[in-house]
Formats: sequence, C-alpha cells, structure tokens
Amino acid sequence: MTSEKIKHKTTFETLPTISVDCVIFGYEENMLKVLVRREFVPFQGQIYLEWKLPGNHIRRTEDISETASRILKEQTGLENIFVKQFMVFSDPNRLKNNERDYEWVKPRLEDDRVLTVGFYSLINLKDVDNSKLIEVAKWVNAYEINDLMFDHKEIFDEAFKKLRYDLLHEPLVFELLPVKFTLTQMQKLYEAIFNTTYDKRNYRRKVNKMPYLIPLDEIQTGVSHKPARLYTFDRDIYEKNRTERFDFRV
Amino acid sequence: MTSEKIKHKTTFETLPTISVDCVIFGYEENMLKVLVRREFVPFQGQIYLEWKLPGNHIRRTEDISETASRILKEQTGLENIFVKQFMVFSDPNRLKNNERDYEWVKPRLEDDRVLTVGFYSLINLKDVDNSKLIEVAKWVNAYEINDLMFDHKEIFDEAFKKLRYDLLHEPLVFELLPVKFTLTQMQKLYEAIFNTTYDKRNYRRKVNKMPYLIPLDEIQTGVSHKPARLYTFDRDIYEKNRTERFDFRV
DNA sequence: ACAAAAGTGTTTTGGGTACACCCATGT
DNA sequence: ACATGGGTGTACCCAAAACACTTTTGT
Repeated sequence: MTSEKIKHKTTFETLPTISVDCVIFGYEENMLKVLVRREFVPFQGQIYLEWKLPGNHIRRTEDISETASRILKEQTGLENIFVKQFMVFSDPNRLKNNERDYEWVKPRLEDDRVLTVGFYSLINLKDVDNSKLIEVAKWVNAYEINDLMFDHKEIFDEAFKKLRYDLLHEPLVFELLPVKFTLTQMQKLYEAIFNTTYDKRNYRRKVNKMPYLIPLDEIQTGVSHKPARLYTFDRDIYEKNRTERFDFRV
Repeated sequence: MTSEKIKHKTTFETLPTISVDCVIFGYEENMLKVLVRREFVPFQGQIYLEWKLPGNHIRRTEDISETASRILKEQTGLENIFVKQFMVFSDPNRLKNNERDYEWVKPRLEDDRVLTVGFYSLINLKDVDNSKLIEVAKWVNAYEINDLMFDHKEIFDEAFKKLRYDLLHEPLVFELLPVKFTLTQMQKLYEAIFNTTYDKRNYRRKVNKMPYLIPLDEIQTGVSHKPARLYTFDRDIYEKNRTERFDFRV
C-alpha cells in the first residue's frame, strides 16, 4: 500500500462503497408526507412495481451533506434546505437480503458492499413544484409507509424517530414554517408530526415564554375569520439563550 | 458497470474509503477519561509525538458496530461493551488539512478519501488491564483533551456532546456502573460526566421514582463508614415503562 | 470518640394540565 | 347573521430546588 496507488480521479467520480439515502419529509395541510421513488423491477419473468427512498453515491469531492443536498435538489428542485444525517446502515447484506431487489441493483453497482448514510430533511410542500414528479415519485402519508426496497423501511423508521426526537430539542419547526407564521400554524405542525393534539391555551402559554419567538406588528390577511398575529423566529436570540437543558417539548 | 466487476474478496479485506474512529470514555475515581494512541510522526527531518483516537478500516464482512467492537477489544481487551455510532465525518480534505499528518498517513492508505464513522463507548476503568497500554496509549482527562491528529478533536467534541445528550435520555449510566451499585456511585458518575454537583436529597428523591431502579437486600461491605444500600437496574421494567417523554435528567 | 459517608423532610416556586367563552373578520 | 378560527385566565397538582441534621459503621 503506497500513495502511488492513488490515481487521478474525476470530479464526478463516486465512491463505490458508500451512498446517501434521503428521507424527505414534506408538510402540507396538516399532513406529514414522505417522498418515495418508483422503480420497475423485473424478476423471474415478471415486472414488479416497487418504491424506494431517493439516494445516490457520494462524489469524491463532496461532503456527505452536499450529496444529500444534491439529491434533494434533484428530487424537489429546492436548494439551501436543512438536511441532517442521522444514522449509518452497514449490514453487509443489506442489499442482498431481498433477492428480487438485489437482482435489480447488482448491475448498477461497482461493489456489492455499500454502506449508506441516512439523511432526513424537511420541506414545505407549498414550495415544491410537483409537476415533474408525476409517475416517477410520489408523496406518501408518513403514517402509511411500508414495503420499501432493501432496508429502506428501516431507514425511514429511524428517520422518523430521529425527526421527532430532534424536533423536541432543536428549533427545527422553523425549517418548515414560512418566515412569518401564526402560532396555530406552528401548533398544527407539531400535531401532524407527533400525531396528537394540544390545548391551545397551554400551547400558547408555553411558546410565549420563548424569547426568540418574535411577535410582529403584522396580521394575516385574506382569511375569513379574525386574522391571526404573525410571528417570526430569531435565530440569534435562540443561540444566545440556548442552554444544556433546553427543550422544545410542547 | 456490471456485476462482473465484483471480484472475490477475502474475509479480512477492508473497504478503502471508510473507517471507524472510537472515542472510548473511561470512568474511575470520579474522573472521566478518554483513550488516545501515540504516534511518532516524522516531518521535515524531525520526529513529532502526536496523539489520535483509535480507529480502523471496516472489513467487508463486518457491520460497522462490529468494527467498533473489534477496535475496543484491541485497545482495552474488553468484549460485549456498548458502542454507539454518533456521526459521520466526511470532509473530503479531512486527512489533508494538516500537512504533517497527511504525510504520515498517506503511505498507509489505499485511497486518500476516507469517510469515518464516529463511535463512542463507555467503560469502567476498573475492568481494564492497563499494563499493555503503557507508552502506546494513555487515558486523558476528558476535560483536557486537545491537539489530536486530523479532525480527531472535532470527533471527540461531538462524541462528548452526544454522550451527555444520550445520558439524559437513555439508561446509559448503567453501562458504567457495576451490576450492584450505590446511589452515591450513580450520582458521582453523573457529576463527573456533567462536571457539576447535585443535591443528595433531591437526587435521591428523583431516582427513587424510577421503577426500574431496584433496591436490594444487600449493603456495601468493607467501608469504614455506614454501609450504603445496593441497587440494581432492571432493563425489563425500564423497557415496559419507557415513554416518548421519558428523560434521565437529574 | 472520631471520621466518613449514608440517609432523611419541609418549604417555596414554577411549570404542566384541564377547562369555556368572547372577539374580529369575510361572506 | 353566521361561520370560522383567534385569542384569553384560573385553579390544581406535581416537580424542581434550596437547605441541615441524625445514623451507622470502622478505626
């Protein structure tokens, strides 16, 4: 083993034994959804319709979060979105456990041992142009995900667990909310993700104690009821007030 | 790209572009320590003494947690110890940022792009035979770690952050305590890891509410003061009582 | 008898939770 | 005028935090 072995590599060349898979959560109308991609998988003379998480190999020049952002852009057109790694899946047989899936993926691989780094990200479906998705991908209710290819169901489950965990400890909600939002929008978002409901008065009492939630001198327009006050999230104030014990539970 | 490219691989062959680095926390006498390994690094005619985290490449047949357990065994002789992955470090230049370190590592690499998966683990230093370590590795106070090779200081910092985070949400303390322990031992352990002190009465009131902390009909022996009652952790009861909101803060 | 750690209770303060009505706007 | 969501206060309970003395053992 000498450095002479290290040959020149092109910018887009990928690492054969590592990939990134993305669990892209989309929120709309009090529903939490996940993006899955369709694949036609021929096996023993039949063609099966299967679904998987979007993923890709890592380029030699990329940090893995750049890989995840690239996948997100390819799938949704969105840029500068928060992405977060949550776990590495490294079972040596993770691609081989299902014979049908393995037959499909084998010709696409340089090496049949591939570790994958799971990322999740959160987007607001209002920001996405879904016209390109049609037939190639779809948004599925997060509570109805099942039967994905390979170990992708397990990856999804871990992502969902981590998403909820992180939402209670980091100001992640604000990645999903518009810059100016109402307290009810914020509450509904938590309720969708945790599949529960909160008491409005108690919820408001709690979030009103957060010094980085700034009430604006602005209200909703165009709604056929009493317009709600708009709020915004001040990240600077958040960073200054952050403590070890801080917690976003509501 | 076809499957023909996949050649036969030996059991111990490693993946050239992925490694595992371990932050091994050891606890003893109210001190929290970390294991680092010594390397002699020749550079520009001089030899430098440097320290790094123990790490290794991943074998083709291994899950990454097996790699971490293997490293732990090599370093400490211990087996069946809890290990936990916490983050992937993937900066394309992570090995090249320091010229001296890169010169040293280059001849040891098959590929100069290596992602590493950070693991941490927790051991009780009483369980370790340190005679083999001498000169090759040392235990350093966790609050005095600095100047490790490559990005290992950053890896350590993330591990420490994750360790504290996890200790508040999972029954991790019990990995470090003997099977039968006193409440004061448990308290001192938290105090070492969080670098703080707690009020004894409040601490005991809180842990006494944990149904999976079982008081035994057994007391300390051989101490020159009032002997303390021994407790044990019942994982079954813990798993049954676990809730989304559960939390180990004291 | 002394040293050393074990063990124990009360008070105050603040957060969590449960609960019901009036308000401002668009149609 | 009606439908729709916006917005507000009080009472109860429990957890967190502050705080000091007695007990049991070994030497």
